[in-house]
Amino acid sequence: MKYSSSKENYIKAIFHLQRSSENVSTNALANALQTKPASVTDMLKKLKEQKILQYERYKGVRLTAEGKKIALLIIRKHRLWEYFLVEKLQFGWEEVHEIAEELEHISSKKLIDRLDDFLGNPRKDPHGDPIPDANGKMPVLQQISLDAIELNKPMEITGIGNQTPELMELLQRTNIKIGSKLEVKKKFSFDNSLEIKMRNAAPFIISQFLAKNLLVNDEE
Amino acid sequence: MKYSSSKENYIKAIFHLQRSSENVSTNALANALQTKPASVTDMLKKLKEQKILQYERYKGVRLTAEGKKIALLIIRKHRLWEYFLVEKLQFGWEEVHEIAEELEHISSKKLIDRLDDFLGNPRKDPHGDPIPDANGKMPVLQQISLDAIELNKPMEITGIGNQTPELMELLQRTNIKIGSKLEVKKKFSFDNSLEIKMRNAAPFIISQFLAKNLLVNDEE
DNA sequence: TAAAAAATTTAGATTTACCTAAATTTATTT
DNA sequence: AAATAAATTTAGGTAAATCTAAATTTTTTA
Repeated sequence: MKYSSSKENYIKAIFHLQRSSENVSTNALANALQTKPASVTDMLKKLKEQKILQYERYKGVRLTAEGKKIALLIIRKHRLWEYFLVEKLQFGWEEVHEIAEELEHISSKKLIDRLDDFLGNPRKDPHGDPIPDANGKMPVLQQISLDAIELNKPMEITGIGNQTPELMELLQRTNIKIGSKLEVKKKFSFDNSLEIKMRNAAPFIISQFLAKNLLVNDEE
Repeated sequence: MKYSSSKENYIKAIFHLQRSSENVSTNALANALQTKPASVTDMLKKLKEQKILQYERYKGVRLTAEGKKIALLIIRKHRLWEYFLVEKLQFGWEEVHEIAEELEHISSKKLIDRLDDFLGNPRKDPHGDPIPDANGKMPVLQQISLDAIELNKPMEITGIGNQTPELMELLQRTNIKIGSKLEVKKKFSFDNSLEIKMRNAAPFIISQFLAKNLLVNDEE
């Protein structure tokens, strides 16, 4: 089966939004897809027909096993193309997302599997996100503490070490949470504190102690 | 400006059909695009609005300078992607056309220029067709006689040597014409005749004398 | 818990790119 | 040149993916 780019975008958006176990709401989807809630409702009915998701009026939506499989293939394509653009065509990692949004809808499975081999079967895309394999399995990346990573490499917060209320209070204040994308810009040798840059926010400094309690994905 | 994949396909088809100086007919386009003449008429009106082509009812159509520029960019993309698929991803040259039909609609100009550099600025695609450069200039490939080429390399007939009626008569019979795609499968040392395979046709044999009068593009 | 607010759905349109069938224009034959 | 055939266009529709405005359902709040 083949799906329109529009349908693929819905499937992908639902996949990303349904992490938190609850059903995905019509409004959340409309927002993620930059469209109107009424349009979302229309499309959900069609995707339900195709058994790609479970949907009940007013109850939100959730992908079926089939839907997840499709989502993972699209994500695989997106991330492999991003890797190609950065590693082979010298693009900066900030500029590849938009192009990959188009490339992810190219249908050939053979193409993407060949591309995967050509690239040496990378596990992570340039943003640090894991790349699903040809069977749709998403590798679980090793977590290491933010304290130990290289400068200027984009990373995603994937875990919090010592989940005390005190730590949570500080995280709240700094607005760091699971899924936050950030880079370490500098290490200050005076107290080993780190300068952090999160997307759409001014850089700020965190202590080494906090950094040790923030886990990011890494590997190799 | 950006055009839908459908519009791009019309532009490309017109470009390929208008070689022979006459206007391109609605029927020829419908046939090339596997659609109905009525649909073609609809689309031609829209493309005329956008100054991409000159069109008068019942008189056929011809690209404007702007239209040709767009066509050459699409052809550039198509052929560079084909080259990539064959040279980097180990596809056979017969299987890349379909995939390139999708890839040619990816919009990023920067992407295609980077890809061009990555591939080493090739002049010909895997089928032997010339690749337009970043300015839309199509290189004129050197013509050499069919007698002199390697076995099993796809070539296109780009010229006829000695245009006598006698030669033309023979070409008519063998169905070889400018634009024909073919491969030389074998050379027979007995009389230096060649076994030729054209797409969608049974292989046949031509004399060395005929082969010397058929020009194909080559280079490198 | 009833009223107000927010979220969601339905109803009815719009645009793009198609289609079929009928009408019109151009080309070809007798 | 009139008649026939072929090519092309027009008229009227359809499906996909949107939209706005109005109606409905759910959630929140006073």
